Amino acid sequence: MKSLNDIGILGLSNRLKRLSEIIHRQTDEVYKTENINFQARNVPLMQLLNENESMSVTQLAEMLGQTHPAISQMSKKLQQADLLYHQIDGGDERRRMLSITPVGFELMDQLAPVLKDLQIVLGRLLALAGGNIMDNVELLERQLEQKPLVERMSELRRERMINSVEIIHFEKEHSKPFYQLNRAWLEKYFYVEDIDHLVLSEPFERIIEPGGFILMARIMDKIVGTAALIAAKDGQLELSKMAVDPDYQGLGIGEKLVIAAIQQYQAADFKGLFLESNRRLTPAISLYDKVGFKEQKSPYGKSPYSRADIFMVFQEA
Amino acid sequence: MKSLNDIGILGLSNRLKRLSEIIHRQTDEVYKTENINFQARNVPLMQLLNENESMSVTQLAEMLGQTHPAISQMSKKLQQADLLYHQIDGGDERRRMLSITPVGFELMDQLAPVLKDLQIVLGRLLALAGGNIMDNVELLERQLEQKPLVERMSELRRERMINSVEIIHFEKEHSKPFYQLNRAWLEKYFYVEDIDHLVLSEPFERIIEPGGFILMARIMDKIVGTAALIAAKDGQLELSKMAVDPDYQGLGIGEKLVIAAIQQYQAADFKGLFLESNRRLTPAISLYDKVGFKEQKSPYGKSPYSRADIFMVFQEA
DNA sequence: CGCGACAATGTAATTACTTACGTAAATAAA
DNA sequence: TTTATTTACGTAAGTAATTACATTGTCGCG
Repeated sequence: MKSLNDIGILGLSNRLKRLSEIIHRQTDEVYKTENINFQARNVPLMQLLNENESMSVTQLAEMLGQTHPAISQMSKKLQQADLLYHQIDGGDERRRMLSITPVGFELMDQLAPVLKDLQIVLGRLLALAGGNIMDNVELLERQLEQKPLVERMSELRRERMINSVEIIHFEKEHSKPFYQLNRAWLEKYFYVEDIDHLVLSEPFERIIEPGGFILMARIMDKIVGTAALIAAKDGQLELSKMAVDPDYQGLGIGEKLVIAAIQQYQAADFKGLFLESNRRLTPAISLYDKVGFKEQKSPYGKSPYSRADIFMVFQEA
Repeated sequence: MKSLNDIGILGLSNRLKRLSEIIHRQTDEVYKTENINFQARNVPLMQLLNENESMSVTQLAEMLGQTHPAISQMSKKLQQADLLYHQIDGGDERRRMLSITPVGFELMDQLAPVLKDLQIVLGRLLALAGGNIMDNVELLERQLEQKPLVERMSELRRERMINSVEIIHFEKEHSKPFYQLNRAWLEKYFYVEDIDHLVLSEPFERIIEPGGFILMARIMDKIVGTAALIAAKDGQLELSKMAVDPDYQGLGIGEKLVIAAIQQYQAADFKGLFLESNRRLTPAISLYDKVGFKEQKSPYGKSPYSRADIFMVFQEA
């Protein structure tokens, strides 16, 4: 048989089932050689009832980690074999409280030493195997219940995307995505003003030629975000034209763009960095705050953009 | 849900199956979100065929650790879905060599990145769990295949029996088992001589009173073996009346008796220890040899027992 | 070269679960 | 108090495996 490591983790599931079946078959075999007419799969149920006197179907199902029909069917057979009986619960007439019959107790007594020995034998085997299969199985169950594979997969993708975000400088061929991303952003939150259209349609002429910068965020050849640094009066730079593709929001692309912009500002020879935004855009404002922009009264008076209602200045840490 | 450690190892099997089902269900879910119409349980088969081009049903069954009908039924469905096709093997017309169709390869290509990601996600989970579930599962499978539980159980019993063998001194109530064990032994290998009957029916008078000893092997209140030290001429002791219940042979009871007899001899004040036996009884002879008895020419001449054809003397190590 | 043992498959029946669904009791809400 | 929702359970149907058995081909041996 091929090794599990060769088949890959994906074969694990099949092999777990197989191992389960091997153990079942072999313990059944053990009971048979002891002349005990009983099946391994019923043991945990009987043990629980042996400890707890009487339990309902759903209680048992929950404790054993099986569905209630499974317990229902099992208990039906065990009742036919006269090993269990049930009574309707006085307080709740839906519940069938299952208990062990005298015959059942007799069987359990007969079984007890065998179970004890099996426990020892299997315990030794597990110790040989490193000791923690049980813990591992349990941990896996719990982890998968807590956060299913689908979710873990999308987390992996997200992580991979975040890692593959590149911040690059504007090139001629970025004109179209630059326009589209910013226009979409404006239309979503405000409306496109005349000055927007002017700047957005001629980014090179309006931003870069006057001494500014444009940064683009790229994920695998796809442009997913923009930021611009526009040269303003008095050797100041204005951070503006921040836009991220809605499909790629929540990946921290905005933050990467702002940080890259700040680095660009620091590398170049300017006296200050500011931005104008709108208080409604709380996630953006808190991002700006986080990276070092603090609110101030605008020294320029009213902004040319009617949507601007907050003025922030970058303060070196 | 109850913890596996509470349910005991016997619940392991049920829980392994459950874990297997959880993983299956969740990987199926992943494929579904990727719009891939495929079931997790078929993946290992497809992967094997992807690597190996074409394989027969039994080859696949053997490699995947499943029965051939399982593969047969699986492949039937996969052929209906146009993912596999088969050709009769040229050399052996019984064999159906299975291969992947173009449609199947397309699916595998589509699946490849998802599988890779799943591998990563599951790999992380397993690392979290301690890292060696796969090894553990494999080790358990192998161990159980090599030596099934039934066998391990009887080994445990045997071990326990060996540990519970007690060597005690003869008491009045041991007269009957002493007689029966020795008589059965004689009848099995030789025949009962007159002198045997005399000594066996009056052990106290014939062995202990003249200054000898009788040791009994007891397992949980059951007498299962005997050995006697009979005072002989010249301050010599003779080891004799060695018998072990056939139901308890192979547990090293004979060895325990001999060793206890030697210790008894050393503790008392005698000048030598010898025995007479028969060369046919090779296991006994080799045991005597092992504990320090070496063959010598008998100084007494012919033994009163007609069965005796070897004389051995104990030599201090 | 036939002939018995063995091997490669398929099919049927069985099994131990599952999901889906229905019913009745209990509980919460209006 | 009526009504809607939830809970406990059973039954039916489906599924993925298994064992048991049948069929056909291969191979070694007298």
